[in-house]
Amino acid sequence: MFRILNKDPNSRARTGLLETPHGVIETPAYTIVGTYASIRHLPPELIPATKTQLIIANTYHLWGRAEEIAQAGGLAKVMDWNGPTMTDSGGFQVFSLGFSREHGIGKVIRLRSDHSSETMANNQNKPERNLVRITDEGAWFKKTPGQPEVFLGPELSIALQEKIGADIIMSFDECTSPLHDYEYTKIALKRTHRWAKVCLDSQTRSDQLLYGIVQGGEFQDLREASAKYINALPFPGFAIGGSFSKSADGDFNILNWTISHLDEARPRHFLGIGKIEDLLDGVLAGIDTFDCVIPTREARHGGIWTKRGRYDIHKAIYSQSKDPLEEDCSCDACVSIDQATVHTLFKAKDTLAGQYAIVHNIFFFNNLMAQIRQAIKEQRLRQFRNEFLANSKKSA
RNA sequence: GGGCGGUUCGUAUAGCGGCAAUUACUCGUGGCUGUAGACCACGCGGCCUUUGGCCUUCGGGGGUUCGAGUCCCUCACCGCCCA
Repeated sequence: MFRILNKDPNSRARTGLLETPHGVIETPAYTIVGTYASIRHLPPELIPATKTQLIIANTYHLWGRAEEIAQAGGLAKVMDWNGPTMTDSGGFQVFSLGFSREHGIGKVIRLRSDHSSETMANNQNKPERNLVRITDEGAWFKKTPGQPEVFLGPELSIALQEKIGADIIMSFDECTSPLHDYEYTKIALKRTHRWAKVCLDSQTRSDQLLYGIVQGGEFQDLREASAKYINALPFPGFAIGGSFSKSADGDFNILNWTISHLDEARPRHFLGIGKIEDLLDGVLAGIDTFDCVIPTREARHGGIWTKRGRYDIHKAIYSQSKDPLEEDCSCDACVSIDQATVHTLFKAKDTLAGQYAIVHNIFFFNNLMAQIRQAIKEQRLRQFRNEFLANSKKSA
């Protein structure tokens, strides 16, 4: 199911083929997020031209539709996409609707170059109500105001994911952040590990790849222990999760601590990452697949990603521009429409605006991954990384 | 000719004696990393030693008042109605 094709002698980067019942994925690959079994603002017929290889949906959000999706033939069918799919377990919502919300902390925390521990509490997000209660068995969600809590744990998550029927599924985990202390992180990790086993034991289908998730916060010993533990279980693939920091020089310490302990022959997914630099660094560290809301969410918000940087198409300077969203881009949006038109559609709050932006952004990220694959084949990934970043930082 | 109504930040508005003055849009600047949102935050008269201070503003001119965007007189322009 996973075959490594090329290895970069100067890093852990590799190219490979990941086989699924719905098709083969060339790795490293980007996973496009379609939480509710649809990529927001993107009609299914426009997906193929975006070079998308894999789409991830979410168990938590599809909770109430799992049976219906099963009856209809599974996620890929329901999405009218019929390519490879993945589901997240709902584990991240334990964090995003809980601790993350309460403390206004996000997925990636930037550290300052002087190490002066930037503000993990530098969130401008005001604290909001924690909607999650965690127990050793799973998580209770206050899903609907005024309604009783609902329970999601490892057994149910797997049962739901089997109904939803994606090709790759995730074990149910508890995501912790750098704001959690060692003691709590250790307790949460223990839980995640136990849940990982429960997930394996709960699995009844043999045609889905269940990935085990590595946690451990920002504590090296916990991360290492987690990688070893998960590696020892018969998962066909791995995912690395958590809310964590990234140093000013671009290092994800958690990757350096964990990947060497993960079986080389099995695919590794980096959950919820990322931006251009993160992808390049992630691949160098040995990651095979990524997923992130950045291309789609920012597109809806007017953020256009290009090889020269990101810009906001809302700005008035684009109101008359006859240029495409990105010069020399061959995506469906860039060959058919100019910046002024997309700008105007955004100002008019026409959802078509988001559609053009999404087509472009998804194509951009998928295309970047294709270039990364090529660079690995040609053994010039590090050089490609440095050049690409130098160009993208010039100006936008 | 007569009678009303109006003239406030780019636009549209609020304001009925203590106001550098409401709201919306525009505009500007940030942000968004396993989707709790096609979103969020901040700024938008000028200057400064900026959790504050000073100056100049509400069509023009004059007046009343400690104090006027707010009240009075007058001029200009716009709108509606009656001749």
